[in-house]
Amino acid sequence: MSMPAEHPRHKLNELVHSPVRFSIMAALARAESLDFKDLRDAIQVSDSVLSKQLAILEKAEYVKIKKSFAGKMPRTSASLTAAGRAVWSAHLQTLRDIAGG
Amino acid sequence: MSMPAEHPRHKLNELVHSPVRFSIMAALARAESLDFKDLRDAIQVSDSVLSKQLAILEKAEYVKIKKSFAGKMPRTSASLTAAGRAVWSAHLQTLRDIAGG
DNA sequence: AAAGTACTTTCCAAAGTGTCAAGTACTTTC
DNA sequence: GAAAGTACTTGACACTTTGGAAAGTACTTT
Repeated sequence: MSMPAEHPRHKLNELVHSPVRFSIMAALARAESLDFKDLRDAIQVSDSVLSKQLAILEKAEYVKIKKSFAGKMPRTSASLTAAGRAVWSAHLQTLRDIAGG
Repeated sequence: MSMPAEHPRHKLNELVHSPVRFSIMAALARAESLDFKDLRDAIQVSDSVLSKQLAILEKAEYVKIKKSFAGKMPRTSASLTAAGRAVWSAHLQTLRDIAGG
């Protein structure tokens, strides 16, 4: 009567799984918010890659982008949304489920 | 004087990181060896996907493929090599390093 | 006026992934 | 013994993703 259990692999969130985005999510998960430059330097990617990947996460509503000014210079900062934190925890749990403990 | 520490993201093994191969490695990490069909059913992929991904892991020498017979029917089984186990542990550690704990 | 800051966007080219169909080499069934 | 099935493997394709390089935007600073 029971369906074969679905392998946890199917629950991996591919938006979160890619190395760069995984690193972005991880960095944001521990900080309230991070500036573009700090994030870029922390995970060591180019401006264009960070900008693009952040846009993908923003569109998915996992990340909130806030634009402001530091004096007269523009400043972009990113933070996880509640949905982003939920997805992040679930993704880590799925990885543990697959890895088996 | 100190170089900025390299982000652990750079140590992710892309051969191991893809969802299907990650699942294969995980499954093999807990079993001494698994038959093609059992592996296919466990991670729920098509024959062709499993065959190809296994070939990639075999070429990298992370997996050993053994062909034998079950009665008169061919049987293919896979197991991790020592290198495969080492790479698997290192990859999990890298994920933890990125996720931070 | 020229150069720099802080990103964003566009234009590629390369690589990865899966599906589907066909191929291989036997074995089993009708 | 011809047809169908088993156990994979391989090849042809279509698609998606990803990153680099370069140009663009909108100001600010020198």
